[in-house]
Amino acid sequence: MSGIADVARLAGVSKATASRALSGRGYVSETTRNLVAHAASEIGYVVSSNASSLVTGQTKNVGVVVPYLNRWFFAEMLEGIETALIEAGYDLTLYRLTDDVEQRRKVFEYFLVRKRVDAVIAVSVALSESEVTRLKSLGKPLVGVGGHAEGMTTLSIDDVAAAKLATEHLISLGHRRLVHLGGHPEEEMDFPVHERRLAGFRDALEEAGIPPTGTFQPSSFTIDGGYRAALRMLTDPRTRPTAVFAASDEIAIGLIVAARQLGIRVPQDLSVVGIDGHDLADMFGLTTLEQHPKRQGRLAVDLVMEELAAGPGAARNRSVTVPVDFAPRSSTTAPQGARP
Amino acid sequence: MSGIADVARLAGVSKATASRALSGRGYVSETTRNLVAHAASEIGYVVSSNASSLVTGQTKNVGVVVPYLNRWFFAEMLEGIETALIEAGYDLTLYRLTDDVEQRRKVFEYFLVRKRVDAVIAVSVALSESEVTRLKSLGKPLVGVGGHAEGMTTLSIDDVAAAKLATEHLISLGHRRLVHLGGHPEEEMDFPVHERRLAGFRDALEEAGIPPTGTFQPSSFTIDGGYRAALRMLTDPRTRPTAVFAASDEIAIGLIVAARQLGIRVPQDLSVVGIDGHDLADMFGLTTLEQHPKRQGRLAVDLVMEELAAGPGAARNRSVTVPVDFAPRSSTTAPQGARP
DNA sequence: GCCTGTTGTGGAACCGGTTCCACTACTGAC
DNA sequence: GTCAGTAGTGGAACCGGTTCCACAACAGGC
Repeated sequence: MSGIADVARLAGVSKATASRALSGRGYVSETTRNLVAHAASEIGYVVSSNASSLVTGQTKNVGVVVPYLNRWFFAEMLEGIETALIEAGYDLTLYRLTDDVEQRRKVFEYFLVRKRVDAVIAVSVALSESEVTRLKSLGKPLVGVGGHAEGMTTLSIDDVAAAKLATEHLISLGHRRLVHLGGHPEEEMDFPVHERRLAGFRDALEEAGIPPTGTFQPSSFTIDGGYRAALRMLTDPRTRPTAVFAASDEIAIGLIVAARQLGIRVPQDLSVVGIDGHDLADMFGLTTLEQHPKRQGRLAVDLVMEELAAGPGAARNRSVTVPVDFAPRSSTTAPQGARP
Repeated sequence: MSGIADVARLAGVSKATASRALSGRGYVSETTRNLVAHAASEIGYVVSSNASSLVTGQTKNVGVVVPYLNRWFFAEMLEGIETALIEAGYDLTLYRLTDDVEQRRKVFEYFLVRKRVDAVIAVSVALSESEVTRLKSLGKPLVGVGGHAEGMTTLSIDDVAAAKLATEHLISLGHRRLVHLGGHPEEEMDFPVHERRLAGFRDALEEAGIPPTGTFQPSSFTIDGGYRAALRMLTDPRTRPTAVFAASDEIAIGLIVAARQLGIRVPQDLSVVGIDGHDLADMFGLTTLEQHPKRQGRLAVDLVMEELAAGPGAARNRSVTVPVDFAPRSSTTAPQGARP
């Protein structure tokens, strides 16, 4: 395995000059630069990022913490982050954070802190206060996506407003019997998105003067979860709503599949609106609010790069809100009998 | 940021002893070990993995190359790999390999080679010969999952046999008008899985004496792809098959959704079998062959660890085949009219 | 009592780069 | 002609650990 000393020897210059020539820093004559570059490619030289990181203190590596990999939102987000990081010349080290306390502690204490990452992007993970301070104490940028944790830069949609908007869409169509199919506030890693979307839903109900009792049904944030929750909810025709606001498109899709299976027509018998902008929304004709997670991922990387460039002195508690796009499709319409 | 020298000073020992005490290598008395451990936790010391890697030559980091993140198979696989690597004390650096030649070259030349990873796991990426040799020339273990590339250790199911098995299941039920909905052999990053599953399908047809003409329909490897391909295929009732072997569960699910939408009953009017063992297979009653990608991911890590333990001298061209499990559900039955 | 082997510790070299500093050569301004 | 400033280069220190080697102390075998 050849090192920079070999390159220097072959080019007939010192290690210092070889280093400058290859990294582009400092004064090097055009001739020498070419000489060194040629020598390097001759022996297939590549820098040891370890040695380089050791002295510069930069690892050119960003840690990304994610709770799930097999859900649309997270996969898209990760893809956006990965693409942007590669473009910026950074590596991506992936950690999946479960709710296993021991594994979680291990990831934090053992991995993230080991001076191996320049920054951390946490996707939809509710970090504990001690976890945040631990990370911040290293002086490394910490950007959260999808959660408004205190004391760190965050990037997300306005969940309350989005939920309210979706609900208002249903109400404006004439619906009065609404249900929100969403994550249980105290389950699923106590992630605050659940309660925010519920809050936005309740806000809209309240403003329309609709009583909130019996309007919430818990569901796991997956297609299968939405399907099972829908089967439970739709079997009794007397309590069946005319419209459902699903907390995610995956829930909404599961609901639509269940409804079709039960012979309930969407949208004639049941209007459905979701949040996400899932790839499959079009296929199911799902009206939704697109939140472009891929784009959010790129944006999160931008924020990281800004903080990295600003150096350790800068203020780091921005809170960026990204807009959602309303994408009306065929899954929502006025309730039966409300039309003349 | 405190270093091992600070720990040594605080504990009143030399750097060498502090290093031995913390790493557990070499002779250290019980007393000294405790002393050092205490000093380290006192000042919140964590090793610099850069410095450590620099001298040991080990990065405790594995590069994982994946073509997609938002497809079930890859997400599951990645999850299995991630879990196993964390357990083994390794980091996971993620690279998504698109078919953009430039980005691909960049990932290989610039990232993977930079002495930053101890090994590489390539998931379903058809590596070019030069890419394989480039990687192998570094003396690092290279394990491929889902593809039988030459000159490297690979892990996968027997695609030909699995496809044949699925098709035979349909034939044994009495079906004679079969279609294979699968990836186009010359598309989608020319991944060899496509042609293998097609080959297995054709083998089964041939053994049953069924002519193969008009039995293949190309489809993208997604739910949406299966849906669109199904709409094309199912609209003409005269050419409509009585059974479909889909190359993946996602294709199969898209097909089932399309069929339901067109009023074609599954399985009465159309039997469907897939390959994968997708989370949603149960929800759609899909008969399939489970290939447990999560388990495959763990296995791939095991192989990497074995090669890492064996050292650079060992032979590295094993080819491990993992079994599939037949999971019969309600999407397959005998064709209408074939029963008495 | 001597020799060998094991345990325990410290000094110093080393991993492979980057960067500070010293030094030379040359240019242009006064 | 002198002086300041810039371009270009090399020597050596340094990043933060690990490990080789030397050395001391002490055990047990003969």
